[in-house]
Amino acid sequence: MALRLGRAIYGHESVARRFHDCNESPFRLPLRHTFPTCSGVTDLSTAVQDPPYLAGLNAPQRDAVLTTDGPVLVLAGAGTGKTAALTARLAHLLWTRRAYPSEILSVTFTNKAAREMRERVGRLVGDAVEGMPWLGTFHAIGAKMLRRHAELVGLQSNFTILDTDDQLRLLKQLVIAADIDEKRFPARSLAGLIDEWKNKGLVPADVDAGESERYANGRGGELYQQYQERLKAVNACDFGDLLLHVLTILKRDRGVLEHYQQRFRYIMVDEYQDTNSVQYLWLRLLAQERRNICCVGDDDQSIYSWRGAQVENILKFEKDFPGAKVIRLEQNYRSTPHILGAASGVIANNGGRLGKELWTELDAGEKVRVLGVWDGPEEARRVGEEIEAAQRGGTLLDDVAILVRAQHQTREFEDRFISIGLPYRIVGGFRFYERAEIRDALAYLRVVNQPADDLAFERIVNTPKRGLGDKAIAKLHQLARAERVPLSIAAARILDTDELTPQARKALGRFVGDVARWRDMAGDLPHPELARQILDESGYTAMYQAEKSTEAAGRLENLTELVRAMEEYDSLGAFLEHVSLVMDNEATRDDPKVTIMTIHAAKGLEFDTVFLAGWEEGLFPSQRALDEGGTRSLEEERRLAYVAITRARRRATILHAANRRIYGQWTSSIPSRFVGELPAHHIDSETSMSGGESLWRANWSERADPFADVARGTGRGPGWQRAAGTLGTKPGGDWTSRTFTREPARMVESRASAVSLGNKGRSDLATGQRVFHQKFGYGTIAEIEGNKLEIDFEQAGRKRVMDSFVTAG
DNA sequence: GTAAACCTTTTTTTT
DNA sequence: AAAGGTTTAC
Repeated sequence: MALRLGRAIYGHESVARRFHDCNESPFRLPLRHTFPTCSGVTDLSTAVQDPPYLAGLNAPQRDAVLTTDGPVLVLAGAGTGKTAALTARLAHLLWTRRAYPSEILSVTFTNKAAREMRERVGRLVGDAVEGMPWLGTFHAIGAKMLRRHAELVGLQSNFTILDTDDQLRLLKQLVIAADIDEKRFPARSLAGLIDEWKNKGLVPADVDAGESERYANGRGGELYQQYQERLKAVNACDFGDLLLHVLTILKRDRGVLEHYQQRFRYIMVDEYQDTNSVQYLWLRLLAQERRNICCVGDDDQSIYSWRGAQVENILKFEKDFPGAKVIRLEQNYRSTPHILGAASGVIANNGGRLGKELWTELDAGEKVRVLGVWDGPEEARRVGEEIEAAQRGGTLLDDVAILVRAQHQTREFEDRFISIGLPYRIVGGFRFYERAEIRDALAYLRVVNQPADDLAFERIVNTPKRGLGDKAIAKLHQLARAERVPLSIAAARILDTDELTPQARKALGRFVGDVARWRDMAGDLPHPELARQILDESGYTAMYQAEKSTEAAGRLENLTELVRAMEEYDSLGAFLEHVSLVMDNEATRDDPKVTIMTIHAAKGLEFDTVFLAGWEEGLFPSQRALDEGGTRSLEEERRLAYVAITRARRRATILHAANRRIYGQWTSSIPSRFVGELPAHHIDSETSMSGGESLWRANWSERADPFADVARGTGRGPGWQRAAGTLGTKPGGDWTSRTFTREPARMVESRASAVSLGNKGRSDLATGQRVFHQKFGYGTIAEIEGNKLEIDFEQAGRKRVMDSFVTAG
């Protein structure tokens, strides 16, 4: 069907191509309204002949698709067929020739969403989708616009897009140059601040004294200014600039603004609840003229406020665009009533919602299971067992996901799944392009591609080791700054001086010569071949070849993979653009695997069977949210819980562990408050510890605020000290052993404090005591500092060891 | 200039 | 516990 539709519109592929390429098509107007049944009618449910893209849509969805003109806000709850409606709408605009593919601006937040949209539209309209240059993430579209108008903000169009790593290195240099104590005012926090400003749409001049005060006693604004100047000097910009620069251009240059206002006949925005201020301002400018803007979102799924997202944007849409039509999608096609009920029960605890009633026609299905386990490893073990059982029952691994709050939780599962041989895939986390070897290789390419890229130059000038150390680099910097030229130019010039030691000069000379040669080669060599040669001639590959570890072998493999990935792009520039924006090596879909990922990464996805791990106070909701953001961020955590539950189609299992290792310390924790918010009739509770209904629940109901007492989930605060104090600890320190899990006798003891046991301390140790250590043998305790011991070993001398590694001897 | 030892910090979440 | 940064030893 897809093919036929594509042909029907464009007749021939080459014709379609021509359309995409021309900026202003002369045919536009006469071609419109070719399908009178579709225009101006808002409800086609009774129409005799539906266009194919309307098949299977419900009434509000159709409404969303067919209301093409004027501002539209679609409030789409989880699993209500939002993407289906959005893609159908796109297809409709194309089908009825209201716009050419190149005249529709369609923005998403994640690359994943953009990719999916492209695929689904492709299925509906065929090849026409290839002519949709303006379908992508905010950042990708921003980059595209910025490359066209770079000179308006003092950049060249081949500017480099810096990632957070480069950004931080640059800032660090500035902070040090400004003689600011980096210990007291970390560059990291400056980076965060600048990011925040950029998300708000503030250029350095907009940063007032009060804002500026937030870093280094009021020097924040000054450093922001310097940072922007540095970026310009190295012809680079960061993520925030992709949007902020474009906004600046649109505000400053009427011609450019009008061009885009004319060009984008229709604008569609996915996940509108996650737009931040720059994005909002940007959209509003572009949509102002034609007002054909359709935003789709769900205030209950707003989970990016830490990135500057303003849920308010969705709440004030009607004010921004008077006369806006609001459409609600409330029929859920994804989850069973129990899952939906559980999710609704949790989210109902939030205030200030727009409010939606989700309903479904599906059968009740299984209740949501709540599983209490002893500790992290047991959690992973249980999930592994459950998955294997489900597998025997016919569930495919691709239909199973484990969702976690924070990236580090994935490790526990990874360890377990490796040992039982369960195939898994971790989404996000250490991404391909973030690996050191890949970043090094890319730095080489960047230096060749863009001579002004000082950050890339610095990264590789002494990698592999060429004997160019701090001193040589400092001299280089000095010269570069004095002559106001990029490092690569300064490098060539410094060779004519006697600034450097003869050795250094020789090494640098070779490097400079190499780079020059590579730049020459760039013209006539296909870029993957160029990359191969660079890696070879620079000695980079040799560096890892010399190292005979399995790790090095893996790195070499990654480099090969990198070169292979390059083949799919037309030019080196296109490839580098892809890398900086996508940071994702297209998922190699192969064997079925369980997916492990963060809840954030799971937004917009769905799975048959979902495990939600680590629902404990301090972990989820996260400690940081509890400490810093007040109600606001607690509610965001709750929305996160809502998103998590609603990923499940048929089966959802929520887990919480009584003990977990945090920063290498065993810490006990209580179940998340969100567990308590799950409506009882939608869940089945079970605990692997003795006593059926878990202890916390009994204890909880007796108190007004069960959390008031539990200082911090992390076990550092007075809460655990108090608990540990009243409780005492077990000699031998086997609190964490697995056999302990089902042993009732000790559970009684834990009931005494019920809420928090704290980490195990050692009451059996004292200074002067003789102890035994596995590795160091016998020794005498010289000092005790928390759980760390200073011990004079008879053989090994004085060492600091953790108390858990010694036994009284 | 480099490598090894030692200390400190870290854990949200993403483009 | 692990990674990162810093100091120290060669």
